[in-house]
Amino acid sequence: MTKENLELLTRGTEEIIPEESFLEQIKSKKKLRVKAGFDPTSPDLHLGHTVLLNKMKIFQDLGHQVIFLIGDFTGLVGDPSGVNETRPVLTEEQLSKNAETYKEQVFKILDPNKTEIRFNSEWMQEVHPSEFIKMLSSYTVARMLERDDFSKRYKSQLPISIHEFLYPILQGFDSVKLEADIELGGTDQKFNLLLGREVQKHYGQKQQSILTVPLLEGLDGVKKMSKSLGNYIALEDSPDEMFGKIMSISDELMWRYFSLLSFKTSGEIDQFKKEIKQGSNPRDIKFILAEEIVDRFHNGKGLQSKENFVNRFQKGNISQELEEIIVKIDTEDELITRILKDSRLLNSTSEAMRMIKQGAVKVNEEKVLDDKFKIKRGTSNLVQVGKKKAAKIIID
RNA sequence: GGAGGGGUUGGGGAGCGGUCAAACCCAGCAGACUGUAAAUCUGCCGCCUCGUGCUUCGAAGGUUCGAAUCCUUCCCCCUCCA
Repeated sequence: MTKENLELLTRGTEEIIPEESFLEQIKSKKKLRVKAGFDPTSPDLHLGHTVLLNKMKIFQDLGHQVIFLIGDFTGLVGDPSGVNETRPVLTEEQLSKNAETYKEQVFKILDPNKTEIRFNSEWMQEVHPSEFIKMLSSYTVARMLERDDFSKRYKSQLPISIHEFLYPILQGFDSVKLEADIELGGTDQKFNLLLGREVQKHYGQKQQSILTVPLLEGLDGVKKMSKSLGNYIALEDSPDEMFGKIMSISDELMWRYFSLLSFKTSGEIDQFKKEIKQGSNPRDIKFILAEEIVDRFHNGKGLQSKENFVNRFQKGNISQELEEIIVKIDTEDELITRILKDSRLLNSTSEAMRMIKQGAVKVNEEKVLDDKFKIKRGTSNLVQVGKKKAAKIIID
């Protein structure tokens, strides 16, 4: 283990507990079992997840065994971390579908041949009730209530379901079954990860070290990136969409993204900061970030997306590579309001009416102000709504 | 088991027989401005065949010329006491 490699592993981490045993493990040159769990509650992975995935990748590249654990069983329980209310329980059907989607996406980062993918239903389904009781006896109610989320809810007399107490213990049991040496997770997982150590101890197993990574803030720059808050950039987002979303973050947040998502060295990042101080436009620095990230998830499409972005927003032009939407009509021509709805550019005719009233709709570069405006069948039209939505609509 | 409180348009939260498609805040969207954004200002923010149109206020019935508002039953949630 070289010094550089150790730096690679620890860079950008929030906490390593306990540090000594982690260092020992790394020095032992043993192939470590590195676990990270994912709740298949939302089907899309987003950039927030990649902070952790990147870290997993580093372990993987250094020859350790990375285990991508899909918590399909614990998903039925619902992680209470960071929420102030009981989470809705998902159906098994939803869970398995989400799990599949997850699988496809993680290999954008991890090496499929070197990754062990596991589902915790594999062993959880089989647990005998007596075994289950033994598992639960590894921790106490009092200690469970020490946990921030719970104690807050308890004090303010909000409900805590019994099953929520189970979640961290079950997660710990996963570590037992997988014989994890190290578990990775976001800072919000700290309690759960630590509890894993207790459960392992209870089972007479060597305790895992834990390593937490910071949570990435979402587009708003305040709350953590999450699907349910809608402030996320999904790995499945189209290149242009991804580029646009990154460009929409505040200048402040850009630095956070640089440090957590970019592979630029800290020296390079400092250089960027210097350039801005000397008068460079922050926007141009943000281009670099956006381009790098789009490149990573969409094989080299970064530059193209940048050009589209510049064309669209700076020059007011629309890129040539527009989505083509075919709208079928029965008559010789059709109302623009109906076309906007049928093309799914907008959700309803009412919304279309509003947009027209507000002067947001353009057809072939011409602003449309008449809601009775019609488009002829057999034509291909550039239709724009606001600055962000545009498509080539073919009327057939 | 007992006593009370409550379910309103994406979220929060008013309304408590007509003036309610429903105050207000947040989020969102559009326009202006700009360095993409943010901030700010303006407007929008259920649906449609855009009209003194249609469907909404947990669900189903009922009272009434008229109900989110009153009554009945049901479903769900919360608090306190046990």
